[in-house]
Amino acid sequence: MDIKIKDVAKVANVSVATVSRVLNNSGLVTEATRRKVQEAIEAMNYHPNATAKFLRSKKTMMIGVIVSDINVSYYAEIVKGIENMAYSRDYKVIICDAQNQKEEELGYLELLLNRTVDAMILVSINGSISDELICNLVDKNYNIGVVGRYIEHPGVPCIFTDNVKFSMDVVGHLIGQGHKNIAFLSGYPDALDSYERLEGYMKALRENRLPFRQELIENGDFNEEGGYHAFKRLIEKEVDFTAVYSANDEMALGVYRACAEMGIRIPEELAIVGVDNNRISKYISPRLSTVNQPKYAMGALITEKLIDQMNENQFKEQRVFKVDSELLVRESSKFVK
Amino acid sequence: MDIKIKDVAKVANVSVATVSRVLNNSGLVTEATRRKVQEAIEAMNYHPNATAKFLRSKKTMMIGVIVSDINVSYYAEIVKGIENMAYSRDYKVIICDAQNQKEEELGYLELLLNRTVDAMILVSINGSISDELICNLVDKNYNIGVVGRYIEHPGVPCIFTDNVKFSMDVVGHLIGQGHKNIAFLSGYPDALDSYERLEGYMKALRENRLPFRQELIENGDFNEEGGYHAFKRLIEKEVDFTAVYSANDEMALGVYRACAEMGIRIPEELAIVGVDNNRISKYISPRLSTVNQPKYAMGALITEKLIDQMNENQFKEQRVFKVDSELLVRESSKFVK
DNA sequence: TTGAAAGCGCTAACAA
DNA sequence: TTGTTAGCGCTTTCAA
Repeated sequence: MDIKIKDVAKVANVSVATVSRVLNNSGLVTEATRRKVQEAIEAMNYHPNATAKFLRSKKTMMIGVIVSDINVSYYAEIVKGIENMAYSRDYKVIICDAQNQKEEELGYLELLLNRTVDAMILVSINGSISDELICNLVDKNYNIGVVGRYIEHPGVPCIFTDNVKFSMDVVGHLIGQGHKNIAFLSGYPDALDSYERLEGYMKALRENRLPFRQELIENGDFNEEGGYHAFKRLIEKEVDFTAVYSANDEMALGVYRACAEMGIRIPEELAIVGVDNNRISKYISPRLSTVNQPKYAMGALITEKLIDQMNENQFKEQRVFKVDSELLVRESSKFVK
Repeated sequence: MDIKIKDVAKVANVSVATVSRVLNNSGLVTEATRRKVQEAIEAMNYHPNATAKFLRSKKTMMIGVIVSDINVSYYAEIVKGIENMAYSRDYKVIICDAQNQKEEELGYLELLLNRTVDAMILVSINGSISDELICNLVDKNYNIGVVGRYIEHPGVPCIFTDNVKFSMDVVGHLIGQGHKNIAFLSGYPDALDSYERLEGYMKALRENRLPFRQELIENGDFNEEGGYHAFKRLIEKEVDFTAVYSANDEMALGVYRACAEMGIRIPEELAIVGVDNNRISKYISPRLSTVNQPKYAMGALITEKLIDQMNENQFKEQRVFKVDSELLVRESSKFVK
């Protein structure tokens, strides 16, 4: 019932090979033939069957993106960069949202293994998919790129921000505002971002000769709710602190909520800085100081490199990208006399 | 180099047909054979080539979603409902984000025509893809579902909210708060949602015997920026009004910004109600009154119906779903004596 | 319950 | 420049 390349060939009075050549702009076709074929294609409203093309050409022009939670605006923004670059290069994107279920992350790799997608990008995926597995797959010619993680393999494009550096900026800024007791609200303790941000926090304290106090650290989950509870636990410990560095803006939102409930004034009684430049951060009151990471650009860059590498069919010399982020000081951490 | 079904068959000492049966749980295989095959599959780390399966089975288990702008949280939420339902039914989803380029919307239909996807869902897509085209495609057995639109064809599952009804609720609420001059900020004038919300606005005025004044209507674009400018134009006209019904929350955000700049106090000098229950609406100050639409559920429902219809291979008797929305009254429109 | 074999619709190697 | 034809790796019909 569907129209096939054979039907078009018959009508245009040429071979299927010629029709295929026209479809794929492979040159080697006289203008007259091309026109004749093109007319038949249009007259018959022919649409080449993509699945046949996939099988034969061994390419689907699709890229998968595994992300732990697409609701997190930080990830969503990266994915947007991936999508736009992919589409501009004629690739489609399948988003594999694990919705915070680690087991799902591994399962989505099947799309790569079974050739549904030509490549897979892992966005801040840790733990569930080991470095070893990634290296193995790349050795078997599967194409993989990672965001927010470093893989020791020349065939894996990697991109991440310098968590340590901007965390030092954040804590340095807070110290500059006169704060001496600064709490740190971590994300999932096993996330690389959490770990590195903590590292930057400690490093800044050290450089400023301030003591590191374990009791000022609490773990959250990168979500509003987790930030709320982590902050509450901090309060219950009755330790002194005048500022909070929250590992992301979402958790800072939870801190705002807790402060509102407890009547703690921001920034007069408590200064807060988050990370991500979440859109909400500039709509809340007071506006939240945060760190702007080039999320979109990171997604676009990793995708570009991965596609280039696939098409050139050899590893790129530059495959590791460490990008800088910018501290945005807003009212939540400004000195108030 | 890849392992194929034939290789597995050889190792398991059965035919490829039997391996295929095991892979697809098609029964008719003795437990002993099944185990033998399963073991070979695992031992060889075999992953069936999906593209071959697509071609042969004439299904890709993928659904496309055309959305005019995934950045709009309203659409993103619907898409999330689609994705979850799709994944729970073993379908993958390809998001086709037109990024506000109408021409793109049409182009994405190609994925349906060339069999990359088994079905396509149109989320609030108007204009670019005509009713007639949709009907034509469905007549040719392509599977299409629509959100936020009604198609006169028994084969097209449709879901939308009752814009007129909740708009009447909004305007009725404002009138109940004592407002007599209520401005309406529309979205794109050609969007069905804009039109119907305006209709509800007018109907509520009529029911309450208030005059309809054309000068109180301004068109925006459903974005913050558009809302800002639409509101500015309203102000410049120097007409009296004490309340604004904004066709969505994004535009209301623009109104907030304009009010902040001009020193207009909300809700004392101006009451505002939006639509969408955008996450930001409860973080801004004062919290924005809005309308909560069951976006996620709508996405999930249309997907479920579409998949069911595909699998049952016949049109469903119930295919049109009109769902209700709920007015959330918050501080931005509460009476202040 | 299992196997042999046709063929899904296309691309690409080879021949003309 | 064009045509012929062999598969791509799988599912499924038919026969055993």
